[in-house]
Amino acid sequence: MVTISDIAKSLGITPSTVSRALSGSPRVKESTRKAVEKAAERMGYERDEAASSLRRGRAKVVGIIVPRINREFFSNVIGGAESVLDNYGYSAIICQSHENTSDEIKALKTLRSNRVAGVLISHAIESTNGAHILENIDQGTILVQFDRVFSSIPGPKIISDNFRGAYEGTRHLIEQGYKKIGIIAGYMSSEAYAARLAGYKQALSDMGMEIDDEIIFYGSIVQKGGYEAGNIAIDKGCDAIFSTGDYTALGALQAAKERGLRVPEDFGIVGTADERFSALITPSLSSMAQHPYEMGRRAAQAFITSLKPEAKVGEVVVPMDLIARQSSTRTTI
Amino acid sequence: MVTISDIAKSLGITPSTVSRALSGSPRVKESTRKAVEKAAERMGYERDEAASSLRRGRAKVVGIIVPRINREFFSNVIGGAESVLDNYGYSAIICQSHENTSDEIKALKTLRSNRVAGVLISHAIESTNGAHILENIDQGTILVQFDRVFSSIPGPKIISDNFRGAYEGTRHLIEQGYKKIGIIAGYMSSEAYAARLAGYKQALSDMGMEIDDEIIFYGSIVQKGGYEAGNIAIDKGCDAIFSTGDYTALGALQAAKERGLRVPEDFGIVGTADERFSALITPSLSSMAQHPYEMGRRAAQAFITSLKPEAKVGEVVVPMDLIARQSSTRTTI
DNA sequence: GGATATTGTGCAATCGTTTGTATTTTTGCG
DNA sequence: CGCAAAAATACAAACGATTGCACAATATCC
Repeated sequence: MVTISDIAKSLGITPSTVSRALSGSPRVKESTRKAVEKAAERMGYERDEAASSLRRGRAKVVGIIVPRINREFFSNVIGGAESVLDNYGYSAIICQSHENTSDEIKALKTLRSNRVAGVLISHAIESTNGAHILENIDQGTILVQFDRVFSSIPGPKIISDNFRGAYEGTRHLIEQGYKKIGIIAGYMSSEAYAARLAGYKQALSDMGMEIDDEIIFYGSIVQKGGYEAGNIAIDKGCDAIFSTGDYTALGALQAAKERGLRVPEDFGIVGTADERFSALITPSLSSMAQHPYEMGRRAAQAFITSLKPEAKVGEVVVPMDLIARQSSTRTTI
Repeated sequence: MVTISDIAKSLGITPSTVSRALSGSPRVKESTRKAVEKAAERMGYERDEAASSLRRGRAKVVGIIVPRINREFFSNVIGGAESVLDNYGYSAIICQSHENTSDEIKALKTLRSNRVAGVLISHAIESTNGAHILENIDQGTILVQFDRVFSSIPGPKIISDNFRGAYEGTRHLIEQGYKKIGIIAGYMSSEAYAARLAGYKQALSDMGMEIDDEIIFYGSIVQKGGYEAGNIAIDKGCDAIFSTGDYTALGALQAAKERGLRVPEDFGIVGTADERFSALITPSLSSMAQHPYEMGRRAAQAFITSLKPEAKVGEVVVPMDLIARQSSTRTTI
């Protein structure tokens, strides 16, 4: 492995100058910088990140903590984040919380041990507040929250426009003529889900419709939960459902089909997140698209920006767009 | 940040003993080890990975290079690998090649710069041989290949039983009574795809059917390519297609539907990889399931095993299972 | 032209952990 | 009890890059 000392020797200068030249310090002459760069190139020099991290106290690495990596949404966020981090010479260590707080803490400890410069996190659904986050991250580390955030934790937050998204999705159902619209709402400990429920309610009341607590389904955010909620919704006389997730929407769709309801004629469905399968199933599922790749880019960008102590990023809101497909589009009515 | 020196001081011993105690060296007395562990716990010690990496010349990190992280298959491999690495105190740095060689090289350089202990890689489709891999990885780094491997590169390889899988998938179609079965074969520069084509051919010839080069479709492994291949296959009189990927199978399904063919009655389809959407679309898509999570676990396990210089892992073959769904199941014939 | 800025380099310490070798302590045994 | 062997610990030198401070070289000004 070639080191800066090797380069220094070959040029008859000292390691300090080489280091400064390579890191673009204004304290070296243009000509020496060129010479150093050429020598580094020629000799195949690659910075030893471990040594660099040790000396600087920070690694050129950011940790990304997500509930699960194999979720379309999160893997795209990661992809987006990496595309930005790459340009700035940062690597990413990916950690999964598997939706539970203890794994989240474990991940934070690993990252702290690695002296990461920043952490991008979307909270585990089990975490109801951010206390454990603040305890397990040290002062200098930049914390960026995305998607599932706690407003009690300061710092940049990249979120979807959950309120607006749910509002639009619900309004769309109303405009399609559905009369009794339930919602699969998720967990209220999550601000994202709470905002969606609020948007749903606002849409109903703006359009002069009644809000009925009986057809608000809290809890499970997986397909099975959606299936159960869908069945109850149908029992209660709903003719449509807005769901805060596509898996739950899929469950509701399954319930509707089993009960012999035609979708969208008899029963309308709009989900959230625009999972890959949503466009592919029959009937295709309408969904409020988030923009995970873009959110990842924004999160990484927020980290980069925050590296300068003066510049502070606040909340970045990424829009949600209605992708109207078959499950909610009554062509003739 | 508390260091081993702090612990040493508080116990009236030296850092070297603390280091050895914490790393489980047999050279420290049981009682001191206990004392050190307790002090470390009490003082909230966490090893500085950067310092450790620098001194040892190796980081407790493995790099995972995949074409794309947002592919169901790869994100599950990563999940599996992490589940194992975690138990051994290793972290993972994830890199994407975006299917091209230059990004693959870039990733290798980043990883080398980070002195990773190992690299788990599934090659970019653009890479037709492993020369650039060997050039950009240093001697001591353990290289484990999975899924898309080059047999020219020595070391552990975790692969699906591609030959057998394609063989079974094809045989299934034959047994369902399809008479002219095409194949969407992918790129022959990939050994995985080549093996699948071979399995397909073997199945045909074992079952006394003719192999027709006209209905072997090379190239594109995305939906559009499948769509085009599907159309040509139909033109050529095929009544079924075996596809080496689910996205291409989806394209073929789309083509069949557009041409007014009923699936599976008039046209049978079996894909490969069992993507999430495959079970959800209509008709549901039969597919040769790989076991990505398991492959990830095996790859990580191979790395761990290879840490001991004596133990060498060779080739690990993970079976592929036929998931027969609607697209290939003629209930009445 | 000489004193003072300005710019470019060198010196040397440091980050925290690991590990080969030296030294001390303990143990076992005649 | 004394001595050798074994066990436990201490010492000190790395690993490679960074950076505050000192110093040298050059430019600038009156």
